[in-house]
Amino acid sequence: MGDHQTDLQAVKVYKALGEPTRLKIALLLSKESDLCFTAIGEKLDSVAGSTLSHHLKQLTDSGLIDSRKSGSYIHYNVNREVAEKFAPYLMA
Amino acid sequence: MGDHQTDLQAVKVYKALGEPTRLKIALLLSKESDLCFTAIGEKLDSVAGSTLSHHLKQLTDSGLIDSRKSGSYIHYNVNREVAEKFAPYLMA
DNA sequence: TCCTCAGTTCTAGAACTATCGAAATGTTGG
DNA sequence: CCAACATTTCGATAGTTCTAGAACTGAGGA
Repeated sequence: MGDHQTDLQAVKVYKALGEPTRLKIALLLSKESDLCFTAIGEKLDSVAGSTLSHHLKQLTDSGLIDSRKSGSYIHYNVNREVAEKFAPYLMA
Repeated sequence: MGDHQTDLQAVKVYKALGEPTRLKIALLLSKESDLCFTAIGEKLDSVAGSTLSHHLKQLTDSGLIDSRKSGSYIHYNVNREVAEKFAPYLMA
């Protein structure tokens, strides 16, 4: 079996991707860089801000998505290294 | 965005892998072929048969794991095509 | 300072999931 | 046919997750 720590991250990444809204967010970010919170929300069908925040937290906690604060916005991006390792499907 | 049907399968596969016991089962099967129900159960730490059955169903429903009946046993294997597509990490 | 906008946290209900034990189903060997 | 074994289904329960709204924090602009 692989490294235990790595398997723990794999579970987190896969759990994050195993929900339709979050997979959609990850796919959006794989195609367009640096989207911010509001921009992501606008591309989804009616998701409350609190719900979006919750989803983005799971994605960033898993390491699959990075966030970067710039002014009063937070920009999100797929972490390519993590994506390539666990779910290159995202980058296809 | 990719094909919608494909994204639906992606969610299923990732949801299946986003649970520690099921990831472990998938990793076991990626290293040893044709394990049957009982053999898998023995390699896990105390999981009731009914629970194992439930996990295997999710893995097979996603398409990630194939099952083949032989006599009174059911043998399980990773579907390499699906694994390569969505989670090549399993085969690493 | 005050207002607005971006994003988070809290709370809570509804829906879903993991888990087990017991009962059921199906298959093989005697 | 019967006993034994492999696997599934059922029913219940504890815990988790999704979701939203309301309240909150923090930054920037007027």
